[in-house]
Amino acid sequence: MRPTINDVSRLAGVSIKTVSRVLNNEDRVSDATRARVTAAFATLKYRPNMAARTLAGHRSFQIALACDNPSPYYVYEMQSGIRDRCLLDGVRMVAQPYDHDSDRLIDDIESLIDGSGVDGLILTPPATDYPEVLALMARRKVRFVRVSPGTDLDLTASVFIDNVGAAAAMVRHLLALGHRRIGFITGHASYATSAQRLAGYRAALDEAGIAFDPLLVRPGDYDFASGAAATEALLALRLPPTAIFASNDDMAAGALSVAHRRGLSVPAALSIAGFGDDAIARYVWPALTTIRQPTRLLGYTAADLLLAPEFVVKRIDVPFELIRRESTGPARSAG
Amino acid sequence: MRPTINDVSRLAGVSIKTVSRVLNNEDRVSDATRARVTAAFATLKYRPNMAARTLAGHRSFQIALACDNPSPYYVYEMQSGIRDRCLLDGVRMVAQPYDHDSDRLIDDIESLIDGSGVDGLILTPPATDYPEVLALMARRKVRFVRVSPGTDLDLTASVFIDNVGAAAAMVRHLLALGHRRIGFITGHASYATSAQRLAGYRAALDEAGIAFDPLLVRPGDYDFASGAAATEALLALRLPPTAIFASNDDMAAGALSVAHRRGLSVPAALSIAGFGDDAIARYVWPALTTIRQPTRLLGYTAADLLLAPEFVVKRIDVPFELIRRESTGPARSAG
DNA sequence: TTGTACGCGTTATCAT
DNA sequence: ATGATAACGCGTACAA
Repeated sequence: MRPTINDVSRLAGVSIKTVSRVLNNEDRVSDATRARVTAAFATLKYRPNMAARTLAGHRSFQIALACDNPSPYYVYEMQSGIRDRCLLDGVRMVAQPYDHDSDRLIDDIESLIDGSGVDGLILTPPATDYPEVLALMARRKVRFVRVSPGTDLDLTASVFIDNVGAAAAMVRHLLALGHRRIGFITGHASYATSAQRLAGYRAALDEAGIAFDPLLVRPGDYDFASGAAATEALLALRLPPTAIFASNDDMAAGALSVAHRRGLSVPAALSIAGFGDDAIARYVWPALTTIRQPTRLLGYTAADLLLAPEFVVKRIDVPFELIRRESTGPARSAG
Repeated sequence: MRPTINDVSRLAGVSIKTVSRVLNNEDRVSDATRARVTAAFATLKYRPNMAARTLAGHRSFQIALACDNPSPYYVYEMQSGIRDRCLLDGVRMVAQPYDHDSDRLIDDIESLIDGSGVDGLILTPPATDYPEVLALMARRKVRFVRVSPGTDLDLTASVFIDNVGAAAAMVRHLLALGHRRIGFITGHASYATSAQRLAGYRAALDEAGIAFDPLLVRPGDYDFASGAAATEALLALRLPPTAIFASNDDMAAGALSVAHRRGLSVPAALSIAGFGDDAIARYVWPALTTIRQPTRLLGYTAADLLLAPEFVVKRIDVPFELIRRESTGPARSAG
């Protein structure tokens, strides 16, 4: 049988309450007793029963990551960062993928709260901006942190990068390479980051005194296929762009595949820039210019906020990083 | 307050035991009572307290996926398949990444069993073949299913594809394209699949009467960088291969990046074949020939075995698929 | 077919 | 600083 607190208390010659105190790092325990109990833990290889702790203590030592799924890499990096942080506090992270246009979204999240009895929740877009979700969290009084929220930044604790600034930096980089016609592939309309990145694109063009051309902006939805389709459309223009900025790495990969199929030597003929966690870009094309969105750090920091003993509403702005790889200016029209 | 069984029993006018019976789909309940209880569930929006069920019933309605991490895509696909299957039974999947050369591996798994009190476990390579892990499972009497085990296939329930056959099919494909010098990048030595895939490669060469050349085999460890390094080495040979078969998609991506950096027009000058879940290949290079290892299906099937009420030792062989895309024979020496 | 009473392992209350 | 005892919500012999 697995040892219980009772077994430990008998071995250490104290009451179960004292054992519980040691287990929970409470104060009022003499050093001598604490030592005896700790020793008993070790000799019995005691491991607390989580179900019992949860039932009696109204806490589960679990937090959840509710994550939508445009890019497996994004999810992976986010999960890793959060899990690493949780490990430090002996908390388990449970991953809860969700589908942003599922009509069971609210139900899924509520059943997560009840089912796992999680102590807190980390939300990624676009659920971060759904009023029903925010209402649910308020109603259930669950601690939560939002990653890259698009609205009401001050409403709750949240973590984000400067999407506008990052996109502008990327466009400035392309401009510095000599590009004047820069295509832009947007993200999914449900994501606030899509609009933010587009705003950065426009801001940088304005700075440079380049007129905004709506034809150069094509809709995408953060996946490979939409990136490829948007690229086809851009390259079919009468005056095609010499560079394309895709709003995330997955779509940049799609753009590259099209460029390649068409025999365009990238990046000589076409600069393609991605905006993501750099993981996919690493696989796809060493010469790709990328804004590194530090997904893992975002995850880590979100967990940090959530696990803080004094859980207060805070905003954390995580710095982004512009990664320039070898790439050249426009060589010829990319049509 | 959240409603409890007590509240439900009061509303339905029955005892808590009867409510419990309905909750657990037990037999001896009259249809009328069952209906009343079900109605009470609905009006109260009752959700069972998992901690209490676990504590009293000695089951957690959770299974774990212990997964090592050569390729994020593999992990992602595996998780998705298992989660889909679990949903059907109202079971939660908890993901437990592990590091195959961590010395805390056994401890991690045991704390998973104790901590989450999981009802079952799905193991992926290489822990599937670690004697200490198998001993632990036996000692703790935990249900488990192995994915792609390399040894003792009959020891436990397990799910796999025919790695030898798949690798041979791939090589036959490359041979049919006219290739005679085919490079091979192995997987990590800890994984049994590495040896199996190499065996398939050799078998196909034997069939074709082509002598095995050890120089054409380079070690890799299932990640992008090692695939790139191995490719550099292969292309530096006095007689370089005209085709390269990488033991998974991540390494194939690495191979492609090197070919590209060298200005080789793939696949005109060099055929590169991958062996994986096809996800990375889709991103990297549409013309890549790939063995589709149906990872999601593997996961789904593994969960199927684990969740079956009558849990018996079974082996399930999942079919693989050879995906041929447009690709040409060797055009010139790829050096 | 249905109900009663106890136990699961821990935390919390209120003593001492 | 420490201990006795009552919750926590549900499953399960056992009884009816």
